[in-house]
Amino acid sequence: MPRGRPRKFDEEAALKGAMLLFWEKGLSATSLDDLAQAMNMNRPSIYNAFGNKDEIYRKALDKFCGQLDHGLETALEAIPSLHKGLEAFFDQALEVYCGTHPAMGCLMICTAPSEALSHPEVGEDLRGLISRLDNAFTQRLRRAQKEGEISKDVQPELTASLLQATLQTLALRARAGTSKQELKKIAGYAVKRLIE
Amino acid sequence: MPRGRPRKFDEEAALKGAMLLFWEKGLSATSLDDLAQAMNMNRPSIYNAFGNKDEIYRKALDKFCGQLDHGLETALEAIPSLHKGLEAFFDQALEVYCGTHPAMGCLMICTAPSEALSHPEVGEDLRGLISRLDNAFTQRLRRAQKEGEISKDVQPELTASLLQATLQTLALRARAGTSKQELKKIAGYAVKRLIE
DNA sequence: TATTTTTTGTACCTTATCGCATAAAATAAA
DNA sequence: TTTATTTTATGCGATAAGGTACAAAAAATA
Repeated sequence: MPRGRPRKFDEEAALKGAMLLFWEKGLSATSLDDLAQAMNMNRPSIYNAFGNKDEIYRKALDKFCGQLDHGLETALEAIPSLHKGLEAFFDQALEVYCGTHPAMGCLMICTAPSEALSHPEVGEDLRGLISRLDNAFTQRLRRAQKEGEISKDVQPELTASLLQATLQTLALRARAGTSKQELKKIAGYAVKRLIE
Repeated sequence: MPRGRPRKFDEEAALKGAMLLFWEKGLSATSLDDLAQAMNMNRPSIYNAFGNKDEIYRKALDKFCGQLDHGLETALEAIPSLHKGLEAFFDQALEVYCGTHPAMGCLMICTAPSEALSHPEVGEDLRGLISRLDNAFTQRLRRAQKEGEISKDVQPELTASLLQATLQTLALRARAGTSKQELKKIAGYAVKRLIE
């Protein structure tokens, strides 16, 4: 147990509040005052606990991506059938993308690209997520091929790219207001056509 | 010829400068001072000629989308073969997405989503582009089906969504630094797999 | 109880930002 | 030449932003 004055805030909850705000408004449009309110902290405490605005944003990105990574583990890896695994993964993603009112899509895909050029570290974060997803899809496709679930004609790397393209369009369209049912149809058709 | 003092700036060039700056930094991270420099105008003249920052941004979006619409006409509609037409369309898009250093992807897809919730008109612009592309792809696929170029098993609306997903991933990945050759492979594979 | 350690919260500083008021400048028409 | 019209360009003013100094507060330890 630490020595000094106890913290008034819950670090996890504060970061979640920051994440929600960045998710809605992006990095540049969010002020520290907004953040202070959303995190239930005052600015100096924020700075002391989490660093400056960019650092908080990147921590929020990290927290958000944890959800996606969790989906990769529990759905894509753990489910024996590739087909079912992909559908479960997209379902999980849609729960997140369409889980707020209004729907906000993906924090990374919908807010990081506009900052990626001005903030190289954010660009790195974006690249990191993209390549992790590409790799996860590719590995899973290779396994399915080895197990004979899908044709040898499927090219794992390129198919992985298109599966990620599907995930990205779900994220973007969710934020643009497309309904979850509509998006589910797109995801289902993608799985059907790309996995054959 | 108008009565008063002649304009110092070229309206078309000024808007192009604004577009480039918004393309790099997004709406919120761009200041009017940055814009004034990029447009070679002073702030009051900007305000007088183009309105406030949001309005300039939307005019830039509009100008940018004109390029995409042009690609739809010249490549997708004008080329007899759907397969070749799609490849030409994606090629044209990649020239734009990868045409700067560093590559900046698509102004709409990479910068509008983060503003879409705070600026409803921007959300409308985003929805507008998405549905125009969906419609254009769908119509073209229907025609190809009628002409017997592609199978009746292809579902035009859903395939259109996935073609647009491909375009979106090209935009996002270009901005994240993926090379044009790499992206060309993805586009080619998408056409091959989705059109069959 | 006294000391040490950590967080809090007020207040502040510097800089940036948006939008506009205003006068000078430059041209066409009267 | 005079008047009307339009743009330019300086610069104002109010506000918002990011970041930090500093003293008070709250707890553990000696």
